Amino acid sequence: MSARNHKLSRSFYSRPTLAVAADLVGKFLVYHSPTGRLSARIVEVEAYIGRDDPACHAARGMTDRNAVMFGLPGFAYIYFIYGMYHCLNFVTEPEGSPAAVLLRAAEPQEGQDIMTRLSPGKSGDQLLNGPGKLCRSFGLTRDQNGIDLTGEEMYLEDRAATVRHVGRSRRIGVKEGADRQWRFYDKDSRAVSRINHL
DNA sequence: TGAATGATGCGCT
DNA sequence: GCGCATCATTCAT
Repeated sequence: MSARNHKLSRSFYSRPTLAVAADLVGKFLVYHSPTGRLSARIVEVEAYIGRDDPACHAARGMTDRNAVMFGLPGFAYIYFIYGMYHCLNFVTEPEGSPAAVLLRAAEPQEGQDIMTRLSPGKSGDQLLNGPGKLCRSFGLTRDQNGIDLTGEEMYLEDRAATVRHVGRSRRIGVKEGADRQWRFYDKDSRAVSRINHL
């Protein structure tokens, strides 16, 4: 592994969730899917932090669904929502401290042909500009829930790509806890899910 | 350009 | 039953 292509370690995810979320903008997601290697540059994320965050799935205790969030950091938490979509999260903070960062949007890099096959009619910046679309274009379902992000199947990379301006706003689609400015995004990317969101 | 809405299934009260 | 960390489509402004 070169210094310029560095896989993020468990210690990266083990930190406070807001720090992890801010640092994730500009990092690269790599997934060795059954049909080929996919990668994308992260441009939008949201933090969901523990029992005191009413919008966090862990707010009302551990269940079968959210158990991964209560475990070690650096694992993928994937859930099913609205009867037809999935959302991908990265578990943060030490074991027993349930928190995660939701991956909301990214810019396609490798494997765009595969992504288009999974999301017919979409291409370029339209493939990954939303949490549901991102999982669809990557072929991610609950079958991939609990993947260790320090392994080989799926991981994040720091490729030393620069992000000029990281914007911050309220989270999208949440009712309770909407006042918290826990969404981070690349102001210069055209792949963010919403451009003007307070 | 933004608001409203239907699709669709699962987890929780 | 109800609500949901969504999306595409439709309709209004």
